[in-house]
Amino acid sequence: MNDKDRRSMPLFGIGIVMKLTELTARQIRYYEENDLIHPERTKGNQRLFSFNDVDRLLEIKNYLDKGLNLAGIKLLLTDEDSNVEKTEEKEKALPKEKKSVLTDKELRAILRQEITEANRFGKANLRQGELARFFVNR
Amino acid sequence: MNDKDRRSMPLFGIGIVMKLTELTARQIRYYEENDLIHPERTKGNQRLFSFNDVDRLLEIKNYLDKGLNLAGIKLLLTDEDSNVEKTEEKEKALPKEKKSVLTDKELRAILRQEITEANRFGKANLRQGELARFFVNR
DNA sequence: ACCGGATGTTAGGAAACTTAACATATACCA
DNA sequence: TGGTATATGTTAAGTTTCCTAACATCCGGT
Repeated sequence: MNDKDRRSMPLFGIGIVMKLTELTARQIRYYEENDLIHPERTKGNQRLFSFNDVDRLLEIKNYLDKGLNLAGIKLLLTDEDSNVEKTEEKEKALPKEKKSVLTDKELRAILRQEITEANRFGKANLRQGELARFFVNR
Repeated sequence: MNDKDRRSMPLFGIGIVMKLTELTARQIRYYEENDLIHPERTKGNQRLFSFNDVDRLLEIKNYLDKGLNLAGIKLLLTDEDSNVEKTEEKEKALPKEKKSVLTDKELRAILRQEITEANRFGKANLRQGELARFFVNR
């Protein structure tokens, strides 16, 4: 089993994730509803989160603090560390007509720029992989 | 927060621990009943296990496979990585009259010897800190 | 002034967990 | 051989945690 597997292994119940991220259950579920995270489920349909999921939630929280909305964050969070099936869902969520002016790529670039900007003033923020850094010796 | 804290942080419900250790809930609870582990509890009294707890359970399982009984394992598992209050409980569990022939130290040495012996024939076994090695980059 | 996005709150039900009691298998010992 | 202790299984009844769905609220932008 490699590192990637370990980090995507479903381990945590929502209660623990609430404490780790300081998000409410409502928030966590809402982010899932908006395809920002995709935790596993137990046989009985209860959410089970991986390290990656928790990291991702911390990122989301971080970006929200900076004033981004979920749509922007969704674009920003690339799929490299998520389990989402590539383009399919994304196309559904953002039909062509709505984003005709900018391509995905362009928008993403702009957003990244904004965040970089914001970072200059931002408080001491959590960064990507914070949870991992929390638990993993490096 | 240091490594020790991380490893003793209560994170896992019993369901996940069952999968991670391949022990039944009954077994896990029985080991707790016998003071081999001391998981935290939620407000609502449900068990929450740390990395250390899970590691310890894997050790217990390992020793059981080698034919040791819980009393022996309890002696063997030193307190360095547990949360037990030092001598107190131990004295209660093994009153002087019962172990008059051997001191704790001697018994522990003998047991260690036995385990070392057993190891020569043992199958590929989990070792101490296995779970940590599982999740932590080293 | 309204609307949509994000979150809070509540209700009803299902899943997961709790302790306690009793059952079973196995090993050891008189 | 029967008795006893250890380790684990099984079951029951109760509690906690989580689920979805609906509706409420707050707030920033138009």
